[in-house]
Amino acid sequence: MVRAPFVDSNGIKKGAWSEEEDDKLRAYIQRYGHWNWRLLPKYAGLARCGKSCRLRWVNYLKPGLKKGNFTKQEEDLIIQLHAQLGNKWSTIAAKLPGRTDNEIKNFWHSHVDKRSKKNTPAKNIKGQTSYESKPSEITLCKTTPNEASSLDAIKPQHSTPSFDAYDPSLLSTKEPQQDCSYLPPLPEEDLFYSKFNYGELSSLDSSDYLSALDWINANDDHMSMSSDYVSQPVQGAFWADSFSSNVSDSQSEIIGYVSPQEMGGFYDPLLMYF
DNA sequence: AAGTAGCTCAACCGCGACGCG
DNA sequence: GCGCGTCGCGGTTGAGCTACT
Repeated sequence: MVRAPFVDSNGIKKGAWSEEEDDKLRAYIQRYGHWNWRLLPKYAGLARCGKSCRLRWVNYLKPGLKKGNFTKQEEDLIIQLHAQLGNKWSTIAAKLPGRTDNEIKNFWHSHVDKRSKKNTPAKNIKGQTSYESKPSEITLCKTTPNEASSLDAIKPQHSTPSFDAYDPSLLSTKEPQQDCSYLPPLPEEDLFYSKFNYGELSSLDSSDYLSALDWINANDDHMSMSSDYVSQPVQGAFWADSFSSNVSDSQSEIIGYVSPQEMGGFYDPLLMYF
């Protein structure tokens, strides 16, 4: 149902994502965050543009996303919010935990829009009215601070660095353990990366950095989760071995791509900030 | 059974907003 | 204020699936 994969004139792969690409992107972001979408594919070993990576993460790979039909309550809420906000899909999506703007937009165009024109009951793909949960089972569009913050955990605000990938609770509710075989082991000091993305790091001074390390020391349980998550035994340098060994073939075809070997056999994105 | 029209949804594209030097 | 780079949003596309003829 998606475009067939192909490589454009710049060596950038487009079209449907493979499982391997998904794994690479998921593993990279869960470990390092999306500190820079444009550069991320290079470091993650993906022959994709940053935009494509972002879209794939936001709409498909991000933890906490719902899949499947919209409930009647969700549908009603979408209709209500659309009446208030118009085509502000991202704003509407922020009120529907686990739903993406793209999903809501598609839903609107394929279901609600047509139904409003025809004024007929909503039908799902199978031609059945979509009721998946009792009204009491779902509470949406609340605006108390606590609830807002819980929504924020799913849909980070534009102006704040994204921490969602590091939330241990989200990690703990992730889908069945994906294959992280290409994920390199974390040196102890790398645990820092798992909690603080580079957007944040860029604004840290040295005292903040030490505070961050203090935070890590004070949250050993979370860190141990990260360690469990990345359970591969130490076999070599992170950037030189694990990612590059899996992606060297595809990367070698990317124009402008600089391999870890060319960078001296080691990639440390933090070097750009410290 | 074969052909076709309609539908779905992942992915792409273009543009505006924003931040930074 | 200006230019540049990056991000996110909204509109659009198109391949695969399903229903209909």
